[in-house]
Amino acid sequence: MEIEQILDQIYALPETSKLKLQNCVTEINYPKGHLLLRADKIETNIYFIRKGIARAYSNRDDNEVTFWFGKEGDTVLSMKSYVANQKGYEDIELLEDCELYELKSEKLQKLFQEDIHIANWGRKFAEKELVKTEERLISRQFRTATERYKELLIDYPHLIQRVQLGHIASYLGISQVSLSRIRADIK
Amino acid sequence: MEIEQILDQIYALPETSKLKLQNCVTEINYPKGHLLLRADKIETNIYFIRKGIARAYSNRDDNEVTFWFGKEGDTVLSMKSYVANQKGYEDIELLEDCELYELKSEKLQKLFQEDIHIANWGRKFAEKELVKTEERLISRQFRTATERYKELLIDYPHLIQRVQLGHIASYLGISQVSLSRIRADIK
DNA sequence: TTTATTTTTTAACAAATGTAAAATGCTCTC
DNA sequence: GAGAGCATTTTACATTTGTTAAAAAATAAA
Repeated sequence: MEIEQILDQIYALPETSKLKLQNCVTEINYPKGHLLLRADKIETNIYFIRKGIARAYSNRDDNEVTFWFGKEGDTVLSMKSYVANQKGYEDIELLEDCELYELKSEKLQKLFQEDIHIANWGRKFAEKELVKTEERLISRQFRTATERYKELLIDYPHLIQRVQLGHIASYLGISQVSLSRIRADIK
Repeated sequence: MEIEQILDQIYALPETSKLKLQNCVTEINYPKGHLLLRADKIETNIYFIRKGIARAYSNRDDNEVTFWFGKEGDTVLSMKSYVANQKGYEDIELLEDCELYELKSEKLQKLFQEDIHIANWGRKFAEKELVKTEERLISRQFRTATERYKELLIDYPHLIQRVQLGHIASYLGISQVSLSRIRADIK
């Protein structure tokens, strides 16, 4: 997906504003395994995945807990860094070679003060992230691990082949043995 | 807390913008038990709790699951309604007599188009809700029910006396019997 | 205060989940 | 294609959690 379309989908902008916003974006590629965002740094930029998949994880008593997967079209950011200029929770690792758009926050913040359309774009951006994050919370609160595993299979059909089951198990909040049992049951 | 302070804390506004925004707000009181937001309706307004406590819950196979508590100073809204004009997940019930500020979304949306400062206020509002929602997700993903119960005791010290333990158990994602065991262990 | 009603805790058992270790399957290299 | 190195599944067992029902405690009503 092209950057213009991604930005437009968040909030339609008049031509001049659109150009100003696109000026904050650069294309960038990284190889599989690259750490795009690091939990120990303040990461204020926003990325959009043009191609590839990624995961966010956090270290909890010497083992990793995965709590997000991202695929083509998804947004990558450290919310706490972007919003509050503080360290976030996540390391974000690319699970395969990725093509990304990088939106520089510094430039963006300036535009928020200058251009009402871009300010509203930023508002809509945050609002849409808010709804997505709520959906993640609802999924965690209301659905069983089995339901969430099936959900994952549907939403990310290619993920299973590329991600270790240990990561998926931690995402679901269960042990890898339990996930194996779920997989055996589903068949 | 006064409304001026609540609004200012989200994002500082110049005087004229502040007055315009305050014009969208009215004070309103409701008794204990009142349903402030309903899951079967589109609820676009935003409320701020001036005094009292509330909870959000959803009906899941004929029993209620609580997934949010709100206290003095907290924001009440249906994210999906406010952002996407769709029905949300939650019924929101007042757990005691409440004094609220009601921010009318219809008026607010107009101001977003007219006043860049208010557009940025709306951006910051969504961003702060985003960080709060992420924090709820992180808490659910990383912490045990026991840890989250202790967290709740600290963050909402008066809640326990006013909320049935069944609601708290569903909030923690465990049965009421398990919560009783946790409470017995902690002593 | 006594009674009735609701809420919380406890008990007993069944079911689900975790842990550790062994077995199986898969991939890659030589 | 044999073997090394991982990833995944399976097994066996211990622990935790849920369910149901009953007892105890707390709250409200008479």
